Amino acid sequence: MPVNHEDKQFTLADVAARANVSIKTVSRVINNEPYVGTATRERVAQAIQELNYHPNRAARRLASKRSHVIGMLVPSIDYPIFPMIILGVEKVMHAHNYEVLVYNTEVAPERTRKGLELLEENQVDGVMVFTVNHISDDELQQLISRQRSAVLVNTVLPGSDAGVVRIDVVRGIELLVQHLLEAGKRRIALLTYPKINYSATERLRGYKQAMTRFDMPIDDDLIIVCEDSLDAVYHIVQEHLKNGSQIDAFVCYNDLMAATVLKACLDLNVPIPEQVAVTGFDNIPFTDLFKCPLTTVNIPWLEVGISAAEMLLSQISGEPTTTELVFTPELVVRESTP
Amino acid sequence: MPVNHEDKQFTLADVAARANVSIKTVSRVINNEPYVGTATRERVAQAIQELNYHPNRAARRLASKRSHVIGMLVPSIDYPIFPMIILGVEKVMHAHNYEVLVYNTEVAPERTRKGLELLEENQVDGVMVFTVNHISDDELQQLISRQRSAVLVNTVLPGSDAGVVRIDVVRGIELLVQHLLEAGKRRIALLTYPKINYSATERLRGYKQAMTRFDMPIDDDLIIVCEDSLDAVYHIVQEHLKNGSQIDAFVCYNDLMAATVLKACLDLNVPIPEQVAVTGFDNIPFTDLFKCPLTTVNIPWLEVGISAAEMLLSQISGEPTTTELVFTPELVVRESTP
DNA sequence: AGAGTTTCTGACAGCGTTGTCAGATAGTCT
DNA sequence: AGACTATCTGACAACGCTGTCAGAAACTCT
Repeated sequence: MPVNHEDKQFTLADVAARANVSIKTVSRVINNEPYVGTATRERVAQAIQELNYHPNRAARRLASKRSHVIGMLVPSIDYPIFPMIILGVEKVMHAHNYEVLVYNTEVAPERTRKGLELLEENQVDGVMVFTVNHISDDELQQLISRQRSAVLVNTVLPGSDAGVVRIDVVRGIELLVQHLLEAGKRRIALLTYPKINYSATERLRGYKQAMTRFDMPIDDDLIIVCEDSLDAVYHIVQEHLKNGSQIDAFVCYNDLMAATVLKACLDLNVPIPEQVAVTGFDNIPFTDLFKCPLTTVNIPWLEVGISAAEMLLSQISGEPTTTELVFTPELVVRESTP
Repeated sequence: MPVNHEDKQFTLADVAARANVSIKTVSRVINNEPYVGTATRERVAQAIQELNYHPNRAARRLASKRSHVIGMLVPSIDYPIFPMIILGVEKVMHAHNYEVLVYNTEVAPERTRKGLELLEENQVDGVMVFTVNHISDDELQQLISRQRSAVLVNTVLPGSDAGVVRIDVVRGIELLVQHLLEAGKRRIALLTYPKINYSATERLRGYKQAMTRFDMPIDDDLIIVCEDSLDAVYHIVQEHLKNGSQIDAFVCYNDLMAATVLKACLDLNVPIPEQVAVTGFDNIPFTDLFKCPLTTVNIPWLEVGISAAEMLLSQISGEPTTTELVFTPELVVRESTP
């Protein structure tokens, strides 16, 4: 049973009638436009108060072509970095009287397409798109180009005029590999997912680059591409451990994967970090409280959200704007590495 | 710089012209209404395809008075249970062609008011409101009554016709206290926040009820109300430990607080669970991986979201509906208790 | 005082849909 | 055949706002 039936929504006309002015004058007051006498303005303001009038956004959108809404396409809201980023974005957007519509794609390409379509139908003034999977550059470009403005986070799209905010993933992985090498580890494995996106390719690139720089051979057996499920991660790690593999360090795709690797090791009583070291990526909350506190890289996610939001806002307002912003990860050493 | 300027948004009129029918017929096809000949229907469908037409939601909302959007007012998106609930809600809503607008209140009452106002301006078909702080029942009732329909989660509002989905917090705390008593703990403290809401009052009620049931005295010194900040939690716990308090168990407000308590204990080398036991509430991810895996109660958050969404949908469609749904927590014993 | 300028106000036409109603066409029954 | 009903289609008025433009009032300048 609906809650409300009683007090109808008042309209500009109602307010206008009560204040004895035209609807346009009321509209002026509401939008803080000039050219309204102070007396009139006050009379209108009071009428608005008395009726507890709220503008109808749908009508506004229809008439003005601007929605004052931006959309965010996030791959998985249940991975903690996204709530942090959302927090940053909301902070900026709400301060500028914008609303934020969040779409969760669950990393599925068809959900990405659907999400962008829905955002388009909502006439959002701009979109923020995070790491996208299994969508070609061409298609992404085409999807993006239908939007009024766009900022990509952790995705690069050559030749697009969309803004980009990204993490220097290569540098992050380098930091971790270097740290492991300095700690004496020699058989360092990269554990990653078969995703076709910036995050995955850059991790691989960072790994290879670091190994090369430090004169280590690149052994393909040490590049482990694991099905995108934590169960799979758990099993693949245990298999390697049981089969007496020589791996002495796992550089993981992210902290969530690293947590699972930790679990797999601890369940087999493999001493960490002595026999096997483990590193994560992202520095999500609680990793410091783990049974074996996780060595990882930190990224200021809140600031990432804030910057992306500001970039999007200046795109929307047509200001000239930096088109690329790069955040550099920072090594956080804890007990999962020597 | 905006991305898009090129291809304009097509309208019903464009499609109608191309298919040689009236706009109303196109509208019928789009909304799957009857009374359109199969031949016409096909011609229209093709025109829609060719133009890649997308309906304008603002116009639709304005004309139909239904937005097909629901709003969620969550207190803090960065606490992991909320992403889980959102996931459940989105799942149901997207399946029914509804969109979900999420507002983050940061537990501030003025943000709650602002959020509901914004949702109202967006003509949402319904709202889902989570634990609200420092807003009187009367005001909440008034805020809610302006919405077309509403479901409250973990908030009770006597006399309201809004639906309610809630957790049996009292039972949850009872389970924890009982478990601690059976494990031999005698000086069991309740550590809670000075919030004025369902979550806080029910925790207190559960604690008192359990203590009474098991013939334990209720010592006011054991009811510790701590300022709402993790720093404050950390310090208050360490003070108690250093001052040689007799507390041998902390029943915490939630898992996040419990994690902080664990940290405070471990940093002082207080043996857990031997000297002090710690329990949480919510069973958020990773608590099982903690240095000292957390005893807590589990609640099926995804299902909570799903149920709340279904309840809201049936309210919106005017079906008769259950007005209250209660989820019972389930004890999860780990190593932070004996 | 008259002309020009600035400030204020309102009529009215969209914006792109849906809802109402009436008209046209085809099918069925006596 | 005539009267119904069922099926299909379209004109046109909302919906509640903003944008455009024109007119009235007040102020400034010569």
